[in-house]
Amino acid sequence: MIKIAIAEDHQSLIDGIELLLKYEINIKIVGTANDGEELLRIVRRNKPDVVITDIKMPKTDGIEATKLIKKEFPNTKVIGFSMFDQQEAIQQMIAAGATGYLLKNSPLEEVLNAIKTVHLGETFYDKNINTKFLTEPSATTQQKTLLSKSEKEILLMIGQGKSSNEIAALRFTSVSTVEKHRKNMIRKLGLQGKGELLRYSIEKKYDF
Amino acid sequence: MIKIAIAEDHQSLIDGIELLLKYEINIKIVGTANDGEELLRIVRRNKPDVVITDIKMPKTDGIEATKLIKKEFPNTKVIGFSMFDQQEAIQQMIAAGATGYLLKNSPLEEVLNAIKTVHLGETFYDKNINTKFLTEPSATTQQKTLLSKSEKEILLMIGQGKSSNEIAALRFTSVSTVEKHRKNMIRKLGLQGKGELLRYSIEKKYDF
DNA sequence: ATTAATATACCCATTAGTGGGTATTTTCTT
DNA sequence: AAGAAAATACCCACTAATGGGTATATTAAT
Repeated sequence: MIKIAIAEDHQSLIDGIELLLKYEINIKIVGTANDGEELLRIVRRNKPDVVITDIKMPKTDGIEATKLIKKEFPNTKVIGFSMFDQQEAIQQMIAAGATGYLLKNSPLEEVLNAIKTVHLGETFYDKNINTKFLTEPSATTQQKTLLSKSEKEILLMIGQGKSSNEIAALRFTSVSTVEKHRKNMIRKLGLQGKGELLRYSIEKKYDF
Repeated sequence: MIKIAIAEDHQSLIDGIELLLKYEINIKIVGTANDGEELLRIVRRNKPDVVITDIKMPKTDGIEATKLIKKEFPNTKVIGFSMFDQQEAIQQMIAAGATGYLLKNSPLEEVLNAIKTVHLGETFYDKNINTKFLTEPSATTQQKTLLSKSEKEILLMIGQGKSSNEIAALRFTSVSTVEKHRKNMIRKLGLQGKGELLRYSIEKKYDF
C-alpha cells in the first residue's frame, strides 16, 4: 500500500487525481492540501510514502515545503508538479530533494506512473521536460548560485509592489543597501531598463 | 443525453473532468481541446449541448471562442472556467454569451452541477464569485468604457516592457502624449506608485 | 585559518515615471 | 452643425530607479 499526499492550490485538479487513484487498490490518498503549510501538517501526521506538490502555492511554496519534508522524512519521495517546463523551478525542486516531476499539460495517467516509479526509488521526469540541463552540471551550477538569499527576499517584495524605501524599512536596512541589491540582481539577471526587475519578479510568480 | 466539449490547456484537468463524467449515463464528452481553435473545430463537427472552456488558452482565448460559438450555435450553452474571481474576465465571458462560470479552486463536482444547470437554460455561477457586480449595471457600464483605444494600445506596450520613449517612437507621437495617457490611465484605474501601471498590465495578461 | 561570497552602506549623476496643471486639434456622437 | 470625448502636446516639480563607483563588516565554504 502506497500512501499519498497531494498539495495543489486548484481543488479541481486534486479532485481529478483522487478520482484517478480511487480504484487503485495499492494506493491510498492520506491527505490533500491547498497550500504548503497544510501539506506539512499532513506529512507530519500521516507520514505518506509519496508527496505530490505544486510549486506555486500560497503560504509555503513547493520548493520550501519539499526541503522541510526531506529534512524530517528523508525516505518520503516528492514529485513536483507545475504548469510549464521551467528549468529553474525544476532544478530547485531537484536540489530540494524531489525525485520526480510532472507537467500539468500531460495526461493524468502520468501521475500513476510517476507515483509507482519514485516509490521504487527511481526518478521520474515528465517526457515533455527538457532533461538536457540535468546532465550538464555546468549550466546548472551557474544558475543555482545566481541570486543570494537577501536578493531573493528583496525580489519577492518587489514583486509584491513594494518600493525600495518600503523594503528597506521592512528589512531594517538602509535604502542604499536595497538599491545595491537591486543593481546586483539586474546585473546578474542580465536585465536592462527601469521596470525590468519588477517585470521579472512578477512573471516569475506566474510562470511556474 | 447531454453532449459536452471541454477546452482547457492543462490536459491533466481535462482528464480529471473526463473521469468525473465517465459514469454519468446521461452525459457524454464529444471532444476535448487544448486551445480555442481546436475547440471551434470540435463544436462545428460534434455540435455539443454544453461547452466548458478555459479563458486563458493558446491561439484563440475563451472569450473569443465563446463569441464565435454563440454566433454560429446560439443554443449551445457555454461555461467559463478560470483560476481566479476576476470581475473583468467574467464580465467579458458573460457579454460573449456564457451562462455559467466555474473557478478552478472549487470542487470538481461543481462541474456536474454547472452542466446540468446551464443545460436547463438557467445560469450557474460558482459560489466563490462575487456576483454583486452582475446585478449592478452601474459599475459594469463604467468599467466597459474605462480605457480608450489609445490607452489600451499603450497599456499593451507597457506590458511588453516598452518605455514611454519607445512607445512614443512606435506611435509617432511625442513622449508627453504617452506620458499623459499613462497618467490618465493611472487616474482611471485608481492606481498609485511608480511600477503599478506596469504591474497592472502584466497581471492582466496572466490573471485569466 | 584563510579565502570567497554576501550584506551592508555610502558617493555622484542621469533618466523614467508620476502628479498636477493648461491648451489645441481631431474624432465621434447626436 | 454642435457638443462631447479623445488625442495631441506642452509646462514645472519631484521621486524612484538605474548605472557606476568604493569600502567595510559579516558569513559561508574550503
